[in-house]
Amino acid sequence: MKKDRAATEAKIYESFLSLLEEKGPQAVGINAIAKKAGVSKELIYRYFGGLQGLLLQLAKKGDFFKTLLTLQNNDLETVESVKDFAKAGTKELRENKLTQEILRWQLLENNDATRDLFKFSNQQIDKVFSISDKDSSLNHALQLMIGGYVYLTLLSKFNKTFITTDLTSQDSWDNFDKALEKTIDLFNK
Amino acid sequence: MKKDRAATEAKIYESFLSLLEEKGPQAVGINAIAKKAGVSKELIYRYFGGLQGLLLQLAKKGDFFKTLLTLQNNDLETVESVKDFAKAGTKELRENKLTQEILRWQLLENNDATRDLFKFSNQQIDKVFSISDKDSSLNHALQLMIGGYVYLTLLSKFNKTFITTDLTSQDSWDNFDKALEKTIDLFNK
DNA sequence: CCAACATGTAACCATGTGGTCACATATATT
DNA sequence: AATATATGTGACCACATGGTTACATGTTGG
Repeated sequence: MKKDRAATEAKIYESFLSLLEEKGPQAVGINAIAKKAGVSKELIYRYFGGLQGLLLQLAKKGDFFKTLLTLQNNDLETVESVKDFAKAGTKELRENKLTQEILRWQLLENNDATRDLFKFSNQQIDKVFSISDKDSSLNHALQLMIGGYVYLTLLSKFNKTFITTDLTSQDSWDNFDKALEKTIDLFNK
Repeated sequence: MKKDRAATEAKIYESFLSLLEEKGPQAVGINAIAKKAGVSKELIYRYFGGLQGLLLQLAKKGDFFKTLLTLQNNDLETVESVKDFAKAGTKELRENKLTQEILRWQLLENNDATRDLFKFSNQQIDKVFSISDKDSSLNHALQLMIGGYVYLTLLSKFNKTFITTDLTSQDSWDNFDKALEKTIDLFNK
């Protein structure tokens, strides 16, 4: 039998990630991870310090909004740049399943095991989305709409519709993007 | 020992509700309900048909947005009535813990047991929120903001802040209400 | 009154969970 | 080569889960 710690650590971590991405926070457990990795669960405790350590690893390695951090350097002073930023944000959110599941997780619990992960991912979010302090009402409107985007994205995993809107259609998401743009425009007039 | 089926059924149902309200969907299980009701779990199967039956009961009895259904009869043609409606909606959502936990539940799973409950509660939501088809972009903007309100309400159970906003402060929620109102105004100009 | 039935309980089952253990085997050090 | 250490495994533990069973006891109708 071959022995390669680095390889098994990678197997464990990858299994953990894919389990979280595919089946969500509820499915993430020591037994499930070990089984998926094809490895004894004892190793998860030894190499990572249990689930808590695995979450900490994710917090450190996690690239939750990396595509946005590149845009972050832009001015965000002009209306157009804010709109571009919003569009990039919704795109990133819709495509990054890992981020989605972490956001879902935050709606379920907040304990010792998850605290570090949430703290870190929230720092990322804060860094990215702390914008336009001038107009407070636009700020709150944008936060509501960002939150709405998160909500609808998470909801779309299990629901085909929200009120009258078909969540499976790309058109719907384009319309949400347009509504977001239009709101930004209206607040800047 | 006294025997009173109606009373024990009530005990079971009430325990189920309070468990859901206080600890959320994850905590709702046959064992926990029976323990809280101080009753043998066999009776839950006999009288309700298990957890599934309990959820069905909730779907039938549930008053998810009853305070809004009274407003529903209003015109919703004037800008002011839409704003009143929105304000009543956010208030209802923030106060009704049961509704909150059902909405949270919809972000976690959708199976045979929950299907009926979700179907019914969504019908309620649709009935209440299917408004203003004329302006599609306002419609989508409102849906985003409603979704955002739901998201932030659910999040506030475990998180004290969202980006720069303090979710424990009444002021913040007032500001969200104002942002919502202002958005409605701007779209109607 | 006593038989039939409704109501209620506790034990039990298989399964799954997180967590620990003693042990085996491969790799590295002396 | 012999020994020490790193890596890996499977059994085991206590506990919790949903679900079923056999049985006991209260209530009711003939």
